[in-house]
Amino acid sequence: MPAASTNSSTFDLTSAGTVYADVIVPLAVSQTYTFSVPEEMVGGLQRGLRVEVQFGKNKHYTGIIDRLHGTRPDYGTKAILSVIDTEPSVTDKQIDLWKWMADYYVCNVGEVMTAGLPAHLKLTSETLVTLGPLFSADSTQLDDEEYMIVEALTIQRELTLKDIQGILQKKTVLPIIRRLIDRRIVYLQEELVEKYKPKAVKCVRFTAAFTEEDSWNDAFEKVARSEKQTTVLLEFIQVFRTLPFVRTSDLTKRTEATGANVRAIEKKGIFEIYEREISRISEAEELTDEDRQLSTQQVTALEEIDAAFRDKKPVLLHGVTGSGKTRVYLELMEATLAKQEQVLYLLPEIALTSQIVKRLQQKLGDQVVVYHSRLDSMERVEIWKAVLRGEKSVIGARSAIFLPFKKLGLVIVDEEHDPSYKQQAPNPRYNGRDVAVYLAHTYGAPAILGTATPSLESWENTVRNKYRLVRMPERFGGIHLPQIGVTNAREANEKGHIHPFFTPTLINEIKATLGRKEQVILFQNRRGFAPTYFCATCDLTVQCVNCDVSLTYHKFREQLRCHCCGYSRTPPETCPACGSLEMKLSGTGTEKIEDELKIILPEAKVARMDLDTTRGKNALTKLISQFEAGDIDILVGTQMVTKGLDFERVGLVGVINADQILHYPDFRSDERAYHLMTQVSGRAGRRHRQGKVIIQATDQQHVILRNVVDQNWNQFIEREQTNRRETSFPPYVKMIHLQLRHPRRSTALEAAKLLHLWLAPVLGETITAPFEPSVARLRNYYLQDMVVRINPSPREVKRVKGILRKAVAQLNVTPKLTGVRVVLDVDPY
DNA sequence: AGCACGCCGACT
DNA sequence: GTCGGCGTGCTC
Repeated sequence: MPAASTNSSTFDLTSAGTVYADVIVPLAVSQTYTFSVPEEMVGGLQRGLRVEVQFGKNKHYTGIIDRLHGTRPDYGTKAILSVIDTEPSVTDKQIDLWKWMADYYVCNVGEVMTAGLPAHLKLTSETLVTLGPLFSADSTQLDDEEYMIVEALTIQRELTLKDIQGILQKKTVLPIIRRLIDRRIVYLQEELVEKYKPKAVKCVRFTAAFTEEDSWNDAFEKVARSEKQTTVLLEFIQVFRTLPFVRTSDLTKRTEATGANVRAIEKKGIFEIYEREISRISEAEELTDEDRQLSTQQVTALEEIDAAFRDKKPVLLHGVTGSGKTRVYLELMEATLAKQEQVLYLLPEIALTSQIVKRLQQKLGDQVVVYHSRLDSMERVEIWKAVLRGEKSVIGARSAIFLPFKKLGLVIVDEEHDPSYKQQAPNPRYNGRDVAVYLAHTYGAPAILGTATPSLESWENTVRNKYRLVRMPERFGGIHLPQIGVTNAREANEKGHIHPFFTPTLINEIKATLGRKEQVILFQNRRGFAPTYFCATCDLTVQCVNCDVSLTYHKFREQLRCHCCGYSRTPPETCPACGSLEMKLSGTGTEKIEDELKIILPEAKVARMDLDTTRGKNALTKLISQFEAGDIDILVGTQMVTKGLDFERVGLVGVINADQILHYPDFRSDERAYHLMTQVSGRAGRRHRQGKVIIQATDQQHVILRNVVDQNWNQFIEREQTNRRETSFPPYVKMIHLQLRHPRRSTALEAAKLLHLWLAPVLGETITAPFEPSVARLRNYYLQDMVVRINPSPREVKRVKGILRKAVAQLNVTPKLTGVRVVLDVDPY
C-alpha cells in the first residue's frame, strides 16, 4: 500500500503560470502545506529539495518539497523564502517511505520527517550556531554577510538564527549558514565529544619454535635454573589452551612472578610478548572464520537463501548461537557490494559496539559505515550524504532505515526478535525490522532476518509462506553449547545463609570461574540499588510526585529516583505520613548486587553495566573495552548484558532472579523470558571451553525454564503458538494500542469513555473498554488505555485504522476534550 | 508542535 | 480598571 509517488517530472514547470509547492513541514500536522514559488526559484526545483518556509506568524522551518504543481489553492499562499539545496537531500523513495510509515503507524508525515531527517538538515529559527574549532580567522574567504556572522560569533560564542536575522537585517539567512557549515567555519549546537582511545594489553604466546608440545621439554630445561620462570611456564601451559589470549598480567598475578620474569623467558626465545589492541581484530584465531572454507551447513543455507531471493521472498534465518550466521551475511554482503549496490545491516543499538561490527568492517573496509544514536549530528550528516551518493553501505540501529539509499541491494536484520527494534517513545512508533523488510521490497532488494530465537511474528510469516525459513541448526566447528543449570533461589534467602541474592551454587561457580581467570556476567533486570523505599511502621512507599510509581533508591548518589520521568529527591529520614524513623529499603537492583559482590569477593574487579553507567557518549564503549581487556572480572548488568556481547573469556553467566522475568504481566512475557535467558546464555563460553549458565529461580520447574535448559526451541514455539492463538494475541490478530493522556484524570476518563462509545458500535468485541494501565499517571498525565485486536487481513486493518484516525480527529474537536492527547501504537511491544 | 486569540479571577 | 490564567483553533 505505498503512497502514490508524484514526481515533478510529470509537471511542466516552464509553460505554466505560478508554480506551487506542497511542502512537508517537520511538525505533527496531518497534511502538507502549499507555498508559492517565486519566479526566480522555479528552475531547478524538484521533489526532495529542502526549502525554508515561514509557518505561522514568524517561525521558520526547513521543509521538504513533496510535489510541484500549477493548481492555485483557494486560500492565500506564502512564498518559499529560500531553497537550501542544489541537489535533493531526500530521495523520492524516502518521501514515499515516510508516507507509508505515516499511514501504517497512523501518525503524521511531519512526525516521520522529524524522526528521519538528521538535526543538521532541518534548521529552525531556534537552532544555535557556534564557531567551528577549525576556523582560522582568515577573513579573505568570506563575503560581507559571512564576515558579519563570523565577527559576531567571535564576540558572542553562540547565536540563534533569529540573532543572525537581526544582524544581517534580513529574513533569509539559511543559505548563508549552509555555506558556512559546508566550509566547516560554523557548527550547529556542537556537542561535547569525549575522546576515548581503546587500550592495548601485553600478551604472551609461544614463539614458532616452541608451539609444538614436544618442544616443551627443551623449554623447561632452558628455564630450569629459575624457579620463578619455571612456575610461569607451567602456568602458561595450563591456561593457554583454554583462553583465546594470555595476558602478561594473568601470569604474573597467579604466580607471584614479575614482568621481568616473563621478559626473561622471552629473551630465551620461548615466549613472544605482543600488544593486543583491545576492540580491534588483530589475532589470527579471530580471522580464521573468514579464511576457512564455508561449512556444508553454510553452503546449503546460502543456496536456500538464494532460491528464496529468486522467488522474491524475505528469509528468516534461524541459526543457533555459533552456527556461523555472520559468515553467511558476509558472503551475501560481498556479493551485493560487488554489484555496486548498497547494503543495510540492522542490529539492536547496543550490539553496535560489538565484535560483529568490527569483524564486518575489517572484512569490508571503508565501504561500510556505522550509524547509531550516539553519533553527533555532524557525523550523521556526513553519513547521510555519503549514502545518498551511493558510496557507503550501512551497519546501523533501527533509525538507519531513514538513510537515503541510492541503490539498495540487500537488507539484513540481525537479532530480529529484539524488542528494541520497536520505537517506544515519540511518533512514529515504528518497528525497524518491519520497516526494513518493506524498504527492501520497494527496492526489489532481498531481505534476510536472522536470529537464534525467532519472534513469533516472523515465525508465523514463514508458516504463512510470506517468508522462507532457512535453518542452521548446527554449531560451527568446536563451539560448545553452554551447560545450563537452575538453582533454587530460596536457598539464597534461607536463614543462616550469609550471601543474600546468591545461592551457594552460584557463589561457588563464580569463585571457580575467577580461579580459571575467566570472566563472569551476572544479569539482574533492575537498575539502581533498591526499587522501593518504605516506612516499616505504616507501610507507606515513597512515590514520584509526577508519576504513579515508587522511587528507586540509588546508593551512588544517595538519591531516590523515578525511572519514568527522572525526578529525584533525597530520601526522607522520617516517614512523610506518620513521622516514623524506621524507613527501609526493599528489592534488589544491579547496584546492590555489585555492592554485595564487592563484599563477598573483595579481590575481584566488579563493574556494572546499566543505563546509569553507560550514559556518556563513550561510556559504553569504554566499559566494553575494559571488560574485553580483562580489567573487569565480573560484569553485573541489566538487559544490556544479554545483547550481542561476544567475549572470548566469559566462563559463567548467572541470572540472579528469573522469577522476575517469568512473571511479567504481558502477553509476550513467556516469549521475552525465553529470548532473554537463551540470549544471555549465549554469552557463556565460546570455542575454547564450554561455558556454564546458572539461573536462580523459585519456580524451578517453570515450563519456560525447562525449555531454556533443554534448549528445546520446537517445544517452546509450538506451545506459545497455541497459547497466542487460543487467547487471540499477535501474530494471530493485529493489535493496536490506544492511549489517552490528560492532566486531569476525570477528563482522560471522560474522553476514553466517549471514544469507546463511538468505536464500540463499529468495532464490536475487537476493542476493549478503557482501563487504567498499571502505571496510571506518567509525567503528570493521567492515562487511559484501550486495545484493539482485529483480523490481520490488509483490508480489515486499513478499515480499522481509518476509523481510528477519524475518531481521534473527532475527539480533538470535541469541546472540553481538545486537550486530550491520543497516542496510537500499531504492533505494540 | 508553537503561538496568538480570547474570555474569566486577583491585583495596582 | 488591567495583568495573566490556560482552553481553543490555526498554521499554506
